[in-house]
Amino acid sequence: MTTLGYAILGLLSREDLSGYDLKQRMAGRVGYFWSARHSQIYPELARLEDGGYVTHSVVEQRERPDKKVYEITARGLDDLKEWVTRPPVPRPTRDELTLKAYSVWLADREEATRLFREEELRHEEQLAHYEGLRTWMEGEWREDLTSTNSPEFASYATLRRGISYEREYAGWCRWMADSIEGRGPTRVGKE
Amino acid sequence: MTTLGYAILGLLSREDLSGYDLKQRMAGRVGYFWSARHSQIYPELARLEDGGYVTHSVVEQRERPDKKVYEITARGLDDLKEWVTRPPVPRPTRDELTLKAYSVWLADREEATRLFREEELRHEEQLAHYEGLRTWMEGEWREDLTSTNSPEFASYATLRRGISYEREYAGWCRWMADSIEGRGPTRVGKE
DNA sequence: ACCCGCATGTAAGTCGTTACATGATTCT
DNA sequence: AGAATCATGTAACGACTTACATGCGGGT
Repeated sequence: MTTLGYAILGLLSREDLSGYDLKQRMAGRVGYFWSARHSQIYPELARLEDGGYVTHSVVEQRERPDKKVYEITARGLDDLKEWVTRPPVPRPTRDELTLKAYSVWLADREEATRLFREEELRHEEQLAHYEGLRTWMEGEWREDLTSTNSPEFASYATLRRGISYEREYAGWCRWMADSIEGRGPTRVGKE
Repeated sequence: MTTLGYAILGLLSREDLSGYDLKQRMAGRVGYFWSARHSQIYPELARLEDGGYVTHSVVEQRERPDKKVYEITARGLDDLKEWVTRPPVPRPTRDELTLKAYSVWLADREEATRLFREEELRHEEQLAHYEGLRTWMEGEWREDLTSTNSPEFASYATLRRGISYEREYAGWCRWMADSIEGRGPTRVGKE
């Protein structure tokens, strides 16, 4: 079973979905740190059905094309549960911007500053978006977030990761831009 | 030109290296956020030479097999410089552990706690290793780190990214483990 | 008439991993 | 004699991206 397979099962464990629905949820990286195109999703759904992890039923719609709605099976759910707590094999982190930083000593000062300022902005925007979601969740789901065995908690947990990831990234970009610009890094909090 | 090509050029811009040397430097993720196996490096070197970005000379060694030592060309250096400040196309972040968090509501409490504790430890160990390097660099390279156009600064910059990345990741894992365990997250600093 | 959203697929190509393959020299 | 390090490659496979392909219905 591939990681994509588990990503799909993770979504289907919450609600029944069509391939198209899955595509929508995996387009943005909101909610979970994985993504896939429809060209990868459809064949994977076929494989999951082959293995008995999901089943589908055709739903006829008026004024819309028919769709195949997938449902997770008991076997799929068992496999998913087992996978959740299995330690992931550590995979090498690849980050092109950090790789660029490794050769930044060759670059033009101004152009390099611009690059890291732009990236800082990108991550701060993403952060602001996530913070908005967080506020909403903490208000709307106050009850659900008290128990860690609710899907709401799990969604909140991945969002927390998104927030700390973006904050960290934006902070590093700011430090880079400040350093290259020559102002000396602006200190915000400790490190 | 692939990102791996630029990773190789980035190393060759600092010193002449053989394919084997490159393999060593790209094995661990220390110093830069990219990695590759030798099976990918050798063909890439051939392509780079084909494109005129590098040249090689055979160095005969006593008591060791001969080796091909690669050198970056003027053209290779120009291309590398241009690439450094070109904004990277944003690629989707894939993180299996965060994906697991999305389905953690299905998991056994104890097993899930153990998973995130273990991962917290992994990242804290990596962090400690990086912090050691940082102390060494700040002592040894005090002079060089004042100018951002030194390779030492660039190495230091990627190390800073490594440090903040690992700290962020470890912190999130701790929050996860604490939350699932039921103690309620331990507050360390703000956030 | 044309584009957009819904809906589902296949094909070709790239990037990366694992495995296969060889050969020299040094250390135990 | 066998394992470990140095040194360089190729082959097979899997994951992911981009492009190709089709068709309905609704809005402009």
